[in-house]
Amino acid sequence: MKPAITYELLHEDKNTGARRGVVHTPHGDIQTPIFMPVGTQATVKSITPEELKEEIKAQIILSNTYHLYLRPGDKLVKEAGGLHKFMNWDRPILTDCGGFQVFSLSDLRTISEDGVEFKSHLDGSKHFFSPEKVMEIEENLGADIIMAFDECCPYPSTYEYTKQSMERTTRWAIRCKEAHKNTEKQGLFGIIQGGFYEDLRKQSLEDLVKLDFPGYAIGGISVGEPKEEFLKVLKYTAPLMPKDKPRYLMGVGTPDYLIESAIAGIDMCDCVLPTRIARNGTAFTSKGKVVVRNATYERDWGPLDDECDCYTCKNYTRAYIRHLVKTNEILGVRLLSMHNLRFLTKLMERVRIEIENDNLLNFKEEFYKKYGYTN
RNA sequence: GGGUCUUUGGGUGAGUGGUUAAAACCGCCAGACUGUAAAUCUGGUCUCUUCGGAGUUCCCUGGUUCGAAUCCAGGAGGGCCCA
Repeated sequence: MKPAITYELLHEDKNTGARRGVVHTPHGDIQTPIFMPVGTQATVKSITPEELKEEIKAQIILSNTYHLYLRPGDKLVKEAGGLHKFMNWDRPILTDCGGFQVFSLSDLRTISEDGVEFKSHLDGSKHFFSPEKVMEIEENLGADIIMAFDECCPYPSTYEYTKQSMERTTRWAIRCKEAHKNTEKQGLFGIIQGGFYEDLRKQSLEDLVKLDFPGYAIGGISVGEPKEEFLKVLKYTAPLMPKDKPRYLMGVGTPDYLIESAIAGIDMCDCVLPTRIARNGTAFTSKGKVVVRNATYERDWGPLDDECDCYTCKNYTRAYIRHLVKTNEILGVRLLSMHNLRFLTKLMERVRIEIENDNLLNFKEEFYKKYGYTN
């Protein structure tokens, strides 16, 4: 029986750990390294699936177990024919497991060996997520790639806490694997934890690799740590991940983090940042972040980014977008979201080419210089 | 012409003798945002400042008081009623 998710390595960059590959899924292939837009509530906020495909050129998107379980309910999504049909997206989908909500809703939950009790952020009602429950929900949602239930530790956390949390996450991963039945249509990824401790990361990775998941993720970074800390964990963890499986770094990120991740040998990243900062009036550009809401762009008749090929940059000025943002018009949100998403998918298209040409390191230098990153 | 009510910072609008440079909201100016409790959140928004403070404010003028945006008198603008 063919597994739902397989990885094909096409080329390795000669100067870095970067890999150019393809992830095969039941809803088609994704070219890696890739940036995956986040659509928490079965929608990438303000963007239609058609725009995601045609303008943004997204190959896969994320959605979220916790949020869809609460609303509209995973059973309803199943009744609709699954997430793909429900939201009219026929390309691959990855569902996150709710482990990030264990982190971000920390005031509203309690963790035990068996699972996590949440008080809904919507109405205060109590809900219990066990690894088995999460698998049931994710099977009902029907994404191509589903994530094992984990705990994402805050930064900083003590060694002791991180260790026992990581070990519990591994035990939960075992239970997820046992509970996951729909292995022909869904690939279950294990999530490496261990915080900012090298030996814990290694331990987590080793234990999960023994379980032979079709893919592995690094979780628990990009949680507010300084960049050096992020890079350290990335650099000692990613190279140890299996070469024949997709490697997913959760919650990243900014353009520099995406490039660093690719260099470290990561295949997949996701982040809410492009759509969130769009809603807050900011654009990624090849010359750095532009807070287009600011007064200095009041009479800026140029595009957000003169090197960008997106719908927004082809048609609208900074001055107009600033006006839309200032007047709280929804088109402003949409135009900025389209641009930011396209900026990152295009960045990764370029990263793929540079890997093929063994030139990623030079590209990074060039990109950093123009963007204004110091490192 | 008479009576009556009213006038606060860019706007709306609290405040009726003393921690009031003056609530709140809006606007404006910035900052943050990384597996989305986020079209959100935080800070600033009279003037000057060596960031410790200093100075000048609540339509205008004069007064009462130790002390006034707050009380009194007159004036100016606005609303309503009567002629």
